[in-house]
Amino acid sequence: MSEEEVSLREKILDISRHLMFEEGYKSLSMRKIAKQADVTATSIYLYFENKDHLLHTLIEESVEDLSRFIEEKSLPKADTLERFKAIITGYVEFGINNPEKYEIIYMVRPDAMARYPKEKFRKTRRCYELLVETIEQGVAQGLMEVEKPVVAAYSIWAQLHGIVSVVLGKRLDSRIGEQQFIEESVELVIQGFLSRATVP
Amino acid sequence: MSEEEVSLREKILDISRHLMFEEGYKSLSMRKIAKQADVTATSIYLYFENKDHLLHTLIEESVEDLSRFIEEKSLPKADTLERFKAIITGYVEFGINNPEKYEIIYMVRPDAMARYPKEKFRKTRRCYELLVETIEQGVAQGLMEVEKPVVAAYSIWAQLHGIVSVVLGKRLDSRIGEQQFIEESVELVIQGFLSRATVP
DNA sequence: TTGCATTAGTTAACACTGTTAACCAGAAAT
DNA sequence: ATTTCTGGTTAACAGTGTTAACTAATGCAA
Repeated sequence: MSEEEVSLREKILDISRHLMFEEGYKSLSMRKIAKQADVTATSIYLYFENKDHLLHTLIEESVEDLSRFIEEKSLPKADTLERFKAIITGYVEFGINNPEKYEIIYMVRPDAMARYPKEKFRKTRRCYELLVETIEQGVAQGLMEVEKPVVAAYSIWAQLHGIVSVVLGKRLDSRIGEQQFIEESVELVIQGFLSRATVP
Repeated sequence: MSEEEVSLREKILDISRHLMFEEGYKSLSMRKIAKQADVTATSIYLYFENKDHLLHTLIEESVEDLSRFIEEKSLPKADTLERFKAIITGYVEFGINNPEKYEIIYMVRPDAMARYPKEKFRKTRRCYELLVETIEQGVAQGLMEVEKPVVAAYSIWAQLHGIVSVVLGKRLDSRIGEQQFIEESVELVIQGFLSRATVP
């Protein structure tokens, strides 16, 4: 077998992600994936325990990519405030530019997540933990004043998720331009937090 | 048939909502609903066009309840700032106290929503529109200073949704107490917005 | 070189899903 | 008295996730 040929496992993942995004979870079937991969449905079970596990790895992959992207964007920033902003803009940037991967993270609801191993679920929060740490640093350096960094981080994260998902879901009010909405909204999040938490 | 007996249609809706919440979307089946209602699966199709439509009415009902609750809590407030706060606390209060209904609104993803009629989708935003109007009133009265009330409202709404869904999904960090998280987090949203938008 | 184990896939089957077409008993209306 | 409507049923279809049993090919040890 030529090494340049992509492994079937990878092929299945790509097809699944695409199919998932294109036609939604409900119409995603093992047989449909198999057909596109030019293989029998049962072959998928050689690489994935079941449909749920296939989705879990899909999620895991996306979360990994998201976390790495944010880390690469923010960790180089030495200044705490700069890093704080980098995390926020990085999160939104990734979501907007990687709809397939971003939607996968939030598309599958607790149904399929039911037995999602807690070990792997921790990973989901890696980029979130980064935000907590950064805020804590800001507090330690006397830049910010916030009682519960964990709470603040959760709130910010929720707000960002709202922004991204509204845009991706094309639920934006027709009165609002997409690009304008993103920029102003992110600015609102950042300034909204800083104006409250910044020590003058 | 005795009139005190609840209509089959209502019975189906109740069972569906409960089953949906209890076992998730994936394991919700027409036959399972039918069995609990002591009826054949096909009977459901006398009241609902298909499974999607059944879910749509379920969503519609919940959205209606949410909107009405918020209106009842906020409209009596004459003061704009008080109304603003009432909408926010009302939203969270409803979510926390009506997990079944709240989760239904956000549980079903675009998959099943695909052909959700836009007409009805408008209703989804009734309580959101109320927030926009209130902010616009605040601006008109010189209480607030915000360029795009629509954008601000969306951001706030996203933030609130994050708070509620984190609590309901029991994804709260073990370090945080539930009640404390809700109170502080809501306060953060309100103050975060006001400290930025309030005209001194 | 033979024999064995592993790998990567197949076919056939099971139990379950949403949905439909055809039917049927009783009530209401003409 | 007969038609029509209401509220349900039974039987069937195509499609689903998943499993057990099988095959063909490869790699390795004797």
